[in-house]
Amino acid sequence: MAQPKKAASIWDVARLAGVSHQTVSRVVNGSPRVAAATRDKVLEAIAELGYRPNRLARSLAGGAIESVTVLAADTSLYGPEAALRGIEKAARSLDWSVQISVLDPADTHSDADIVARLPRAGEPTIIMAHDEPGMRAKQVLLDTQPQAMVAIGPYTAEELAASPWLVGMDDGKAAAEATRYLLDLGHETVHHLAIPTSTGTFGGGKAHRAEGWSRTLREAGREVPEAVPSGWTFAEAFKAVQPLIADRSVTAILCGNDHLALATLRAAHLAGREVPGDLSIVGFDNTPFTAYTTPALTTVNQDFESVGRGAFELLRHRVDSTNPRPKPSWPEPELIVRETSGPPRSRS
Amino acid sequence: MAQPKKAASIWDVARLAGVSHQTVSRVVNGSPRVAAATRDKVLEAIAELGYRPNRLARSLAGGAIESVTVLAADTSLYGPEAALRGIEKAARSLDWSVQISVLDPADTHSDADIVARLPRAGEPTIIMAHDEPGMRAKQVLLDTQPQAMVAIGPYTAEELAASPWLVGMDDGKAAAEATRYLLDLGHETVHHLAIPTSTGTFGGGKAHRAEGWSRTLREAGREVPEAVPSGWTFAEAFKAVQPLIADRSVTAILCGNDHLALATLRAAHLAGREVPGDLSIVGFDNTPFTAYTTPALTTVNQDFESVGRGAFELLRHRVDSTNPRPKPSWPEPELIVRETSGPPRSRS
DNA sequence: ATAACCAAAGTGATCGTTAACATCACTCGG
DNA sequence: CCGAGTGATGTTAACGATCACTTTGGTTAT
Repeated sequence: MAQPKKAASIWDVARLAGVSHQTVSRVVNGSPRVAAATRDKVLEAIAELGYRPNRLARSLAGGAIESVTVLAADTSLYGPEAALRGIEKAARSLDWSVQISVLDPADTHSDADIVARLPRAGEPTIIMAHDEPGMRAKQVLLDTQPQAMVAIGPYTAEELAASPWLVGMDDGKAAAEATRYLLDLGHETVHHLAIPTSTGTFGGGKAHRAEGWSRTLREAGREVPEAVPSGWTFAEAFKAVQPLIADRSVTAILCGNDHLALATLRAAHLAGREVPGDLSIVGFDNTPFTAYTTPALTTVNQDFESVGRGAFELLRHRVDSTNPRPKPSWPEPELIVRETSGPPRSRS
Repeated sequence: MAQPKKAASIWDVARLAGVSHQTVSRVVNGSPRVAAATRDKVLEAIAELGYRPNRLARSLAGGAIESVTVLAADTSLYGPEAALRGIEKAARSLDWSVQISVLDPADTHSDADIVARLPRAGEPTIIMAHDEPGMRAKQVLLDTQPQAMVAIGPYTAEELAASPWLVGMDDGKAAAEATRYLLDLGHETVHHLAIPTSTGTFGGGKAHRAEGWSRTLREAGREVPEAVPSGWTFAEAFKAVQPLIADRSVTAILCGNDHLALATLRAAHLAGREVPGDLSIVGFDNTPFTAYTTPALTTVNQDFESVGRGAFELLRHRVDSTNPRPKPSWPEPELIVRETSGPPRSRS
């Protein structure tokens, strides 16, 4: 019925069931110290009134927090989007609520500004720290309320093991694998179109994808070309990649993510360079569209949803250490070979 | 400072400033009935303690709600993602918080289950009602708490004007425009690969994209082919579109969204049909990747972020009618002609 | 001079819930 | 038959804020 009548409170239930409000609370929270008959009476009253506990009051009264705030800068990328989905699913299955707050790099955020996004001080928070605004937010929260924070981002296995507040995949290793694959195909060297966070050191983080790439080249005794820095958007990538496309000696490009790879593919096509004949392109993340481009993109699959779930579990552990600390156990990154990679055309 | 000390409350501020907690409340809420000197003392104390009002306590005490819950089934599509961003921006600028809850069609949701997602009864809610789970949630909430709900989805101008809780774009009109464009290019008729909500009537909603398409064909006196139903994923679309690709008499396909269009493009390529020579393909939504596929997709641009903003404004009006009712005033859908559309090859 | 008025600040109730403690009726061992 | 222990409830006090009153002085009108 569409009546905007006020929601029933624990007192209404208590009155109807003929018990004290505290007894209702016990029933709702599954305390064992309630007689079966009383419990039934209460449950009946709850059903009749359609009573649902008020989350706000519950946490106000010192109960569990049961709410996570996710801070993210760019939810249009597949990675953050999938991780958010993972967090939400994990959270919902435990009846936590998820708040989201988008960090707009356009706003000039003071540090206080970032903290102010949390609905309450000390609010449990997960940060998508794969880009500059995210890294910055991570740092701010790390200084302010470290115990209630978890960051998701690209880190090496050692970093992940050392930091009790990090969750992520080993991007360096994945990049190494992709680079290795291209070298094995016979490419002299591999060039790299890098996402912003990979070009420098942000918030103390290292350039993991770029690092794995250059390390592999070095280990193979190859020349390590300068990484080409790109922005996050298709347009920026398209512009940034032009020199690599124009340079006929470039036979393989490892791209920092699939958006950059698609822009590279487009640029190659417009410049008349055949893919993978003239040029091999490998992306990163296995964004859904990659399987349906023409040619279909070779890329590295990442199980972001698992990472999101892992982040949530870790957060629960950190907020309340009676919860088990999850071991980082999502699937390893996996190279998916499709149609944009192949051996270089032999120079005859 | 990494001290996990408890957050300051209004009482702590009051004690430090040497006033009552109510006076602090007045300062915080900008009441004019406070002496300048007192206000300064309080502000100083606030700054010193780093005090931030507790949202939970605030809304518990009967203050404004200042929180929206967004219900969405699929946040991986560009439309919902962009709309969510619009909502979040609008909400944050007014200091509201945004909760998100993903409707997983895999879970069998009872109606009560949907209501239970709201953190409190009567919680202001925005529903992304462009797909089946969304439509269903819309219906459930419409029956339960209509006054605190707004739905975003595809509706005709008349529907939008008639329903005080609807926000959306005129998909039918946009589809008509795209169809008209293809006919004007010289195509005999236009086929339609339809998103799930367009194939039937869901929750009382009509099949707007399909409807605009068929109406235009009818008005032009053309044969109206059966619309081909597809699922939301690339894989489903790829499979569903095969008969259209195989049929050489098909020269133009209007796709229900850009994902379907990309899958169609891929299928056409694999079948050796040239685009746009043999086949014109038009998508829907102007998802960012569409400008960078090869060939680049012709599509219909939609300003989802504005729609999201509009939904939030409308919600504010409905929750508290002293807020102005926003007029639906986002930009009209706009056809973006790129490379997948052209005149049919003349049959000589 | 006194009532009336007003701005500024304080007091106490309230929101819905949980935590801590108090109470009460039994049962049981000695 | 008494005191201790226990299981099932009730009572009271937070939690952090707002709201509706009340109090306190100082002006102003009569």
